[in-house]
Amino acid sequence: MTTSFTEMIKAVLKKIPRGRVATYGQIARLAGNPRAARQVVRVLNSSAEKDNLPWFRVINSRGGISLKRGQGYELQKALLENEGIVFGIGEIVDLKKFQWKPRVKKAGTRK
DNA sequence: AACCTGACTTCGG
DNA sequence: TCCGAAGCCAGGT
Repeated sequence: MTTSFTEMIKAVLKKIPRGRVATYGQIARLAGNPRAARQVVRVLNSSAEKDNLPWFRVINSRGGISLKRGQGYELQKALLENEGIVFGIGEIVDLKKFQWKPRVKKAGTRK
């Protein structure tokens, strides 16, 4: 099939549930290439608006917003807080609590 | 086809 | 724990 990496990334992005966040690396991993974090950025820049992707739910590995002040930082933070995400000391999100943990489809995952 | 770029991540000091 | 350097990758020029 013609499933490009970009398509995979978009698909993953669309799955991030409201009230949760995901890291660039995590998305890349879920899309099939653990080291393609930078490609995630590319996709967001090129198709976020166009494809209604929840770009604001994507943050860096430290749990912080990568955008700069005056360049979307404020907006992203506001959107996340609006969904219940909490920013603690250092404007950092507690990934332990808010990171999206998708169910991996594999035998034994049943509960 | 080579070179550049980026909302990253990891590693070493 | 903090900071800088190096590594990485695919799409655009």
